[in-house]
Amino acid sequence: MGPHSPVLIQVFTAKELNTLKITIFQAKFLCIDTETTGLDPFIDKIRLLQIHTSQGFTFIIDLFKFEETESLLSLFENDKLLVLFNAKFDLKFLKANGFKVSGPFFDTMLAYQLLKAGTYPKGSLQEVCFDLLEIELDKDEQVSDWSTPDLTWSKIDYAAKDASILLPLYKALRKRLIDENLARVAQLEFETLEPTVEIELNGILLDSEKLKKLQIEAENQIEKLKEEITLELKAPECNLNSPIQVRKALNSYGIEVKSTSKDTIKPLASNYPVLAKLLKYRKEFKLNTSFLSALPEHIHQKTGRLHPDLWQLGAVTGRYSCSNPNLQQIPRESAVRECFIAPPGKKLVIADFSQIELRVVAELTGDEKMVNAFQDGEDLHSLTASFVCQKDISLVTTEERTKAKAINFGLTFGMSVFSLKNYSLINYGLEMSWWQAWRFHDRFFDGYKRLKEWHQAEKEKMVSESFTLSGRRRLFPEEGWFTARLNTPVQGTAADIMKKSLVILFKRLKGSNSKIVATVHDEILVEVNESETESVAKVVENSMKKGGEAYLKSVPVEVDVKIGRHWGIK
DNA sequence: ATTTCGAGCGCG
DNA sequence: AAAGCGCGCTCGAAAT
Repeated sequence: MGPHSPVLIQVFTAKELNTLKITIFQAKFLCIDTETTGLDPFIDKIRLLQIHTSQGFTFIIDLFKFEETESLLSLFENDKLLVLFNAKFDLKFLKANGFKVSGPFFDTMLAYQLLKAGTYPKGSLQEVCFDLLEIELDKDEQVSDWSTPDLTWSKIDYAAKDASILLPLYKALRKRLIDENLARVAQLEFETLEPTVEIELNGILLDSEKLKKLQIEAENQIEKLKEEITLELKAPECNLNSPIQVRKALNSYGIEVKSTSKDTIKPLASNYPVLAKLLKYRKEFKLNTSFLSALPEHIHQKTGRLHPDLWQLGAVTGRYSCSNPNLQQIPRESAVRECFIAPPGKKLVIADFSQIELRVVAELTGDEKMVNAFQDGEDLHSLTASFVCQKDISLVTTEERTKAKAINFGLTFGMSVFSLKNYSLINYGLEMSWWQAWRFHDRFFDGYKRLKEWHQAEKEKMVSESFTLSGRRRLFPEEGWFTARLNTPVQGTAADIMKKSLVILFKRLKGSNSKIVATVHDEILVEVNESETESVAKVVENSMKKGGEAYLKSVPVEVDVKIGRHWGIK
């Protein structure tokens, strides 16, 4: 037994439960962990609930033995700080089982990821404990069978340790977050936990029949294209999904290409119909394998809905990542998005920020022209067009605006003149000389003076870190990384804004029938009772504006709101 | 036989 | 003067 040998109390009786309640009442904070029989909160069961209190007591409740679950549900219905590791996992199980858990939270995993953002791949509990406390943690029992009638002492001991280790971890992380000025962004992440958990539990409904029809259509088309292409190339055995085989076939056909990538093929497609067909084939194949036939596999057997995994700090910039399935890459073409629906009697409120990243750029750089344009409700792409075409904004044509829009983004984030030249050709068939590309580039930056200064400043920076407006930090492994340095605070601040918006919205919707069912970078989907759509739409819009205004002080925030039976609504 | 890797491509 | 950024999924090919 080490110096911290904790007092371990197994809760079996009403008397022991009472002791637990009194201890909780007197505690400053609680460290919590659960052991479950699996990973699915709708199917698997919580076996153990471990509570390590700030006084140093560890309580263990075997939920298979302790029958009066009802009396436990309000255990955390107080304002005690709850300390966890990967809180989302435990919170999903606790909420799915009726526990009232609303925080405040301190997630040691998120805290560690904030500290290490940009440097570390993941950070399991073992790694974090070793890194911060120099303690070797044994995790063998984690994947063992937690459904046996009686639990071995080894298991009990392991479970107790998992909870008690959170206490020194919390203290170490808390200090480092404060010392490294990351307490504010940590607070944001911790507040975002509950909305994130709810989104995962809510899930979203899929129209399987419609999806099936689309899938059959796609499969037919893929077959047809495959036949036509291999026939034309005189390569019946060629696997069109193999870049190597396709390249060989194209070469024998007389098209000399070094790569079969889209960027290589697209400029040649107008001369070779077979290349246009190949691009079409790839698009349909991707559509079918990645979405049409894959999505139904993720429908939950119990809820009948999709419950994608959201990772709060999945991206180094602070954005969410999403998987199983990745809702963030569902094709925009409405046919697919139309398959994401609201159940009978409900509708979807779909709200997205308008040009949020460019607004963040305006705020960060303080570029007068950009800020003024947004303040006056002017169109930024037309403004850009007016610079590069050297004409008054009122005289800019639709075509000029479209072209400006295409490159606004690229140049803002450090696209090279070389790429500008290529990009215009590939995506707009816009033949551009070196001289024209340079002139385009120069006029753009002459128009946006502070943007130019920002680029110069970032280019010269030797420091190995970058910050967003919430104080979120990304560490860079070395100097350089010019374009990443430009992008990170912008993408990251947009993520700050989204998370703040979710927190505000979640609070306002709490207790209502409306449910947040998805979020995609700058977009929020809410499932709402039909009769309440108009009022809830206002709440969503207002919450997102408030979220934006928390960080953008000189640039207005705009939100577009749509209401429909499905996600494909225009 | 099984795993890793890279190409390619969907999204914001 | 051959990198605009950030992801996850699927496939074939290479590596084990």
